[in-house]
Amino acid sequence: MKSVTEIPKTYNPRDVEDKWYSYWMGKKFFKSVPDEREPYTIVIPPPNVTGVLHMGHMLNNTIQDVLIRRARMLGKNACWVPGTDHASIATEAKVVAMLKEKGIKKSDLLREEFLKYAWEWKEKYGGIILEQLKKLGCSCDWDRTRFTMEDSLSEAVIEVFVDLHKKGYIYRGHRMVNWDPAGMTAVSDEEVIYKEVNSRLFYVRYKIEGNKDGWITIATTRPETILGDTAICVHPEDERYKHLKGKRAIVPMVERSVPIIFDEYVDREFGTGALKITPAHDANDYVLGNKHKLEIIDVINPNGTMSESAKFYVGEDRFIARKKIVKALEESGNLVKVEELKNKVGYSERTDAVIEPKLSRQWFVKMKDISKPALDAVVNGDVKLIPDKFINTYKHWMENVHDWCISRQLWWGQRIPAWYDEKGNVVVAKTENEARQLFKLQTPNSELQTIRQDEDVLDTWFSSWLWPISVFDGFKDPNNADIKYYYPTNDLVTAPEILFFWVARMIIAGYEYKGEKPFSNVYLTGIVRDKQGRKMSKSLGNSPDPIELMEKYGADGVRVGMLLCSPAGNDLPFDESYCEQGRNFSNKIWNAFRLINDWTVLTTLKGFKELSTDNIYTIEEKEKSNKTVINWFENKFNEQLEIINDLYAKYRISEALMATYKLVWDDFCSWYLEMIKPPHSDFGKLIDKATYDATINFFEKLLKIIHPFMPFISEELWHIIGQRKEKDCIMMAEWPKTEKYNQQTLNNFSTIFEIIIKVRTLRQEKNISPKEKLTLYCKTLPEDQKEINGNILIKMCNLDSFKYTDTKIDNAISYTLRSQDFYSSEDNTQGMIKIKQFDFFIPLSKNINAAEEKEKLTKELDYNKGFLQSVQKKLANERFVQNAKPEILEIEKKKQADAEAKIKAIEEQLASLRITN
RNA sequence: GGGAGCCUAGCUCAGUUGGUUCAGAGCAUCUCGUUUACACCGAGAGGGUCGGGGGUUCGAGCCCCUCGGCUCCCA
Repeated sequence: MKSVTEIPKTYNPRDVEDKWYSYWMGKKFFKSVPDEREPYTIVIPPPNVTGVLHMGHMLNNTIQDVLIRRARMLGKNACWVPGTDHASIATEAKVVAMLKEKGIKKSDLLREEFLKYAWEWKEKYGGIILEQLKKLGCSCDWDRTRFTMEDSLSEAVIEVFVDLHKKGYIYRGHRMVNWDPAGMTAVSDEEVIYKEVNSRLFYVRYKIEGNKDGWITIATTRPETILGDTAICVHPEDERYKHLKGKRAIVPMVERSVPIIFDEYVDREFGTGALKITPAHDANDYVLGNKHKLEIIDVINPNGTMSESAKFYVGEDRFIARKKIVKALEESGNLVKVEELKNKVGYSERTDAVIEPKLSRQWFVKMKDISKPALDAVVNGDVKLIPDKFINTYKHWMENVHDWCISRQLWWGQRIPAWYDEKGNVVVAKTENEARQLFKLQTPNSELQTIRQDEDVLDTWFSSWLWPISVFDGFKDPNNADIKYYYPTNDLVTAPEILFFWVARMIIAGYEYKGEKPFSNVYLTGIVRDKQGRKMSKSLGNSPDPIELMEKYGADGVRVGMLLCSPAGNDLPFDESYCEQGRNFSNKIWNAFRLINDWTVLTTLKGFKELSTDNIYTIEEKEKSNKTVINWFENKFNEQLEIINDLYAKYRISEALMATYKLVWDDFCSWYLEMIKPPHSDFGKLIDKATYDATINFFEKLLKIIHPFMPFISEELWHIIGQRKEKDCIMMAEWPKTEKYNQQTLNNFSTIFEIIIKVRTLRQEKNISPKEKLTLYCKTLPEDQKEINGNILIKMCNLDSFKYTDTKIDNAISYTLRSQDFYSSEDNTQGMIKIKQFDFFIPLSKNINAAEEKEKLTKELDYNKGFLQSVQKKLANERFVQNAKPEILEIEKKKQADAEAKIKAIEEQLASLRITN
């Protein structure tokens, strides 16, 4: 070991982290191959290739690494599969932007050319995030890294599409998309920017069919869509329109007869309470159209001009057509009035064109039947959601599940395996050849014709829902050793925002393709927010750079910082100060090591007293009191280990961390080390071998339970405190076993700690220097005296001596302690409860302030009297005595006896004050 | 508009089927302390009508009703 002077006073993570990460990698510690051990498996939620590490990843992956590292130490075959997904929308946007900078337009490229650029981009940037995870210490089996668009995973996607189509789960249908007429493409909801604009609300009257003077007036902001109207809708309880039941109206200009329908969807307060319905050009109208089986007339071309079906202004831009229609309506007298209106209009993020809701043909997965096992699995607890408050949300979503639109009008992704012939007939097949054969089967006599593949690609989630199976090649090779061994996986750690997009669908795929759940537990993390509660995002620029954070506080410090503020499922307002706390904890551990490291072990106990400059106690006493302390910490450790294990079992990770933190900082550093710490002497800090060995043993055990949270510092210290063999690393060490602990021992020490704290408080209150030695007298029953370890009190309270007394000590500060021991009724025949009482006296060199003391005691007396009263009242209440459980009753009786004893003691103290003054 | 959830100390959160001295933890704050492993530290202390109101009960932070505030999901 190095001497303390050679070891820096503060822990320096930078020297340590990269060293150990490459050491672990070199020794292949992260690698997992199936064997006879129990597997413990996590598949990473694949970060998207466009991403760089953000705080959400930090949180998410820290939790996964904690779980996987602990599982490894518990002797399981731990396997954490890393990888990325191809994120079709985001990546395509990135690539388009990159090309634009080079002066290349996507529309000038062939699909294959574009994809070549996209793959180049992916190869260059797609792995950044995984490299960053290594900095964080993530112990993934990197040899297993997968990518959702690599060949074998893409094959799985196509296979599943074909299979689901065969089973009748996949169909083509219509869907309202956000159409960008300038870009001539559909854009996702995320790419639509809603702006508040000044519009006009036009009131237009429609003639009631078969009624010469009957009119109904509707209000619309988009008069050009009148040409596509296929109904008028009013609220069923609207008195104004009740007489129109079963009637029809005539759409102006096109003179089309349309039904007047009744639906509660209509807002009676808006406009006239009568709504025109254009299913082809409004998402809500489309829903109503479906519900009431209305005709759909598409009056706008993809480029934003009026279509043939509009009949009027064909080929003219929709906004020009709007002006002309308004004029025509005005001239025909059908425009009743015009109002100014502020409303929100969607604009394309890319072209700033007004988004046109447009019906288009898309591919869908029928969800109702296929999702049934996935609903049941969560409801009956086969798949656990943590925290379980998400079960309700999940259930609600699954019970009202909508069909899943899986086609995307993009190039980056798996191209939909559907082929069309010249007549527009469609077949679904893995390859073009198979498609041709299918066409042949359909129409055996027809000539060989040109067929073309669907232009669209599949939703990225249609890849990632297969992730827990496909990463183990479960489609390509369903009986391979990996899938058999690792599936179903154990835990999934992800954000609640993708519970439906991803988690639910993985469960569905799991049951559909493996007949089994993909994982047993889903740990849902919170969303990392800034102090103002805003979600951290690149565009807001409110997120700290994780890499910089790790450089500042160490990966261990940041890991601890993330976990300190992250109870499951709750959002966490992140603040750097949490990382600071994590760093401070590293430093505390580091310095605990420095302390121990500086001790000199006495091989023989002989002469210990002579060598010591502190001659208060003899060698025998010192050894004896150390033994008690060692025994206490052993019990404390086992008590806390049990608690920590239990917290892990409940996935209360931040609480497990806090329990670990307090065990190390408070119990080990502040109590244990302070109690056994040897004094300075001319010959160094000398410690007996038994105490030293026990301390090293404790420290090693603590390092082990620290390791999942702080892998680097624990590994570093593991190697400094002992000579280790090449593969003897803490990350491969065994998690400490729980052993029985004695509650009595822990209680006895609680009493001792209470005494110590009382004396320290007294010094503070009375302004007595910590250096001034005091004498402490204790009045107690002789049989209880063995429970107080005088040597510990002498050391921890800085006493000149600790003495027992039979009588009160006058002119002394006094206080009373009752032991926490609780004697159950079995211990004594009458149901009486024994109170252990200790009275302490500390004579002071200066006179005590009687008045001050009296006031304090009186206050305490009043409190206790009040408390006693409330307890007595409870016990006098017959209904309480009758209804309360026996345990509760007994506790109340104990409280009563306790309070009575305390009151008596305080009264005695007050009396003695009166005598001495 | 439909659904879900939240409100406990300055901040972030625990608080198990209602019952121990139950109102807690960490951080922050305040006081004292440094030749002593660590000032990235030690010791001690203060701090809350459990969002407001009402109800059920012997007993409510916990159950019910109501009002207020916040958040998320779906439309």
